[in-house]
Amino acid sequence: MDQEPLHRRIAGDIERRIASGEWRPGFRIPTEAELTAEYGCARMTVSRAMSDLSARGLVVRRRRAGTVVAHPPVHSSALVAIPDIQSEVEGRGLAYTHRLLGRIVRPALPDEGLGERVIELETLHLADDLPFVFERRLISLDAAPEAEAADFTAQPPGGWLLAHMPWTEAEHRISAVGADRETAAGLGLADGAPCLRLERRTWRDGQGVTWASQIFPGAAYDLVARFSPTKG
Amino acid sequence: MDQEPLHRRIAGDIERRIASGEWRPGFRIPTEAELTAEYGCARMTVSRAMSDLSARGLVVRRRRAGTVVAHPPVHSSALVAIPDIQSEVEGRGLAYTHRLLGRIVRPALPDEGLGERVIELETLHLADDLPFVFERRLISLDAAPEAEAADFTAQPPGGWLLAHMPWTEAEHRISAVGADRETAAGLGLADGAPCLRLERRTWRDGQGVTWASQIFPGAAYDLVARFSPTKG
DNA sequence: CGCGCGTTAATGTCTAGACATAACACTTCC
DNA sequence: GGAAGTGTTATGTCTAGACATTAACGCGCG
Repeated sequence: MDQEPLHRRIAGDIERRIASGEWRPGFRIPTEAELTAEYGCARMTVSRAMSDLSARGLVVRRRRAGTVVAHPPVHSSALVAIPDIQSEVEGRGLAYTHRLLGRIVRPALPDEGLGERVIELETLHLADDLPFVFERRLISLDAAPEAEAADFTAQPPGGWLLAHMPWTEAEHRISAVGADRETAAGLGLADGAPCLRLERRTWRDGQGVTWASQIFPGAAYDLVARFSPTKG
Repeated sequence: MDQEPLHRRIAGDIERRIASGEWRPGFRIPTEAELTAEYGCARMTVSRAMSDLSARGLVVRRRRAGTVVAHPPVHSSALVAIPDIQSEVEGRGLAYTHRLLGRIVRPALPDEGLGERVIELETLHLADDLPFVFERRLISLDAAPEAEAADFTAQPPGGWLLAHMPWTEAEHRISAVGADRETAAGLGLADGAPCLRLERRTWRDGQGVTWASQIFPGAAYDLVARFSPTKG
């Protein structure tokens, strides 16, 4: 009947009192010594529970001052998750397909930050055979030489990279743009129609791996995220 | 010269080898006994290091089978932080001001999910006196009755709510839209110019608090986020 | 009053053990 | 050959201590 370890139970008890509002931000939590007595266990066990809560940002611990319930971040910001296109489409119960529209290998421009040679790809992603995303992508052949031989008609570049070149850092940029002629044609929109552009740049150990610009028809696509501040 | 605790050093050593690609996903990490010998410390110390890595999702631990480097989530997704407008503007070193363009109190529509009565606000946010965001917002007077008396010319509605009504759940929706006539006028754009729209809906204990639609000129604004998967 | 300064209360780390538990490997018995 | 039991290995939890570190507190002194 043990089920859950004691340190988890202690952390859970405290988390519940924080979440319920019984212990408000700034409230000083009983000391480890008091909790040790209350639960009749060793201090390390209580300490582990508190460390876990601290690591998750629910409490702030300071020597001598004790442990207090954390204040939520001052300028509360929230998060939006950026999904991989294939899983996004399949998550909506649609059939995912893609078409490779263009592929060339060329020298990299200096300001692309992708080494000496790149492969440049244009891909159209479809959901139930309707255009969903128009993607332009550069892959550094210095960072990922195997990309030159990869078959991007079988697997879209994003998926291939995910499997072959795990990244260590990424930058995302979300903006709204009017569709240019080529994009509009690919997505079947009027010139200048509002579109959501997601730019993504990834590095591996400081070396640029890929740059991608993914353009979604504004009318058809939303990035949505539900978020609750207390759950890590 | 101690500086960093031993368990952190151990975890750091292992994290480095994972990040560098030396230990790829699926690689079996030395057992606690081996690491204990290598670092000449107690098993609990190694165990703590491994627990931390496990909690952060870098490794997967299984009894008897040992500890292996985790596979990155099948469909890797990343995160974008959504900042509060005022801190966003000030973070760019610009002067933040705002103008209240409209304020009415009216019965809530049923599908707004904001109770019986709402206050409806239109606010223009400026950065260095240039239009930056056009915001339409509804605040539930059932959830936040004090809002009826608040002075939204002194403090923008977002800031007021942050201070008076902490939320427990939020939903965000990012999309691209063409500016309608009113928005275009407010932001000084041409009709139909591409804009980034951020819709935000928040709840407190299941009760709807506010809904906001913030429209950024597409050309002037990007949501940017840098992200690295290994750092919590 | 306020400025140092020692005291001490709290957390942070670590140890050397102990027993529990899960899962795989192997043997035994039918 | 298969099912059931048995051993082995690695992680999971816990204990009862020890010493380190930090910073709030209070006291005394000028």
